[in-house]
Amino acid sequence: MVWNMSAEFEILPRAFYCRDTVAVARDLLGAILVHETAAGVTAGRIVETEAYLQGDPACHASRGMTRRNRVMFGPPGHAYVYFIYGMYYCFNVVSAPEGVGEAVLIRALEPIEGILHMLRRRKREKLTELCNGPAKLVQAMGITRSHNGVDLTGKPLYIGMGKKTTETVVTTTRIGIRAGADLPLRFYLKNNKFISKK
DNA sequence: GTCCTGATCCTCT
DNA sequence: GAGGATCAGGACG
Repeated sequence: MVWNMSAEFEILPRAFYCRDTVAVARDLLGAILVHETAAGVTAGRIVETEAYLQGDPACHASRGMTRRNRVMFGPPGHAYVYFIYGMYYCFNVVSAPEGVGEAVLIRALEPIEGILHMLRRRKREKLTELCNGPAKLVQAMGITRSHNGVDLTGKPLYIGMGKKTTETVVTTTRIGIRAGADLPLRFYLKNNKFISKK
C-alpha cells in the first residue's frame, strides 16, 4: 500500500507551530510524521511528546542562544535535531514565534507506513520496539543530523494532520531529566501501546 | 585547554 | 536493576 498524502491529510501549516508550546505539544498527538526518501516512505502517528520552554532549566535554550540551539530560536515549524549520549539523536519541532527558544520533543510514534524500512534500520522484530523512544524513532524514520533546521511544512520531512482522535491525553512529568523534573510537560495518548514508558 | 554531564538505548545479571 | 557505549556542549580556569 502506498501512503496517499493528499487523500489522507494535509500538511500542518506554519501557524500551527506559531503558538504556545504546550498547546503545540498536546495538539501534535495524533498527527502524522512522514519522511520521504529515495529508499521509500516511512510514517508514524505521534503518540507521545514533551514540551521544552524558555526559562525551563531542562530546555537547551534556557541559557540563551548557542550554535547548537540556534534553530530553536528560529521560525517555528522547523526540525531541531541534536546529538546526545555520544550515539543518539533526538528530534524536536520548533514552536512559538521566532525569537522564542522553545520546542516539542517527539518521544514516540505508532508505525504506519514503511514498516519494512523501520525493521531494517532498527534491527528489531517487534512493532512496539521500532519507535517507542526519541532516539529509536529517529533511527526508524531515517532522520539524521543533516535534518537539523529543515522546514517541516514541506517535503521530504513533514507532519500531517491525523484523523480526529477521541483518545484521552495523559499529562505527566518528563523522562530522563534532572532539572525541571517536576514540571508536568509530557503528554501521551492513554492506553497506547507504542509509548516509551508508562 | 580539562573535566563532567547528558531530553538514550542495549545487554547482561 | 546496573553498567557501558561514546562525544559534543558548557562550565571553569
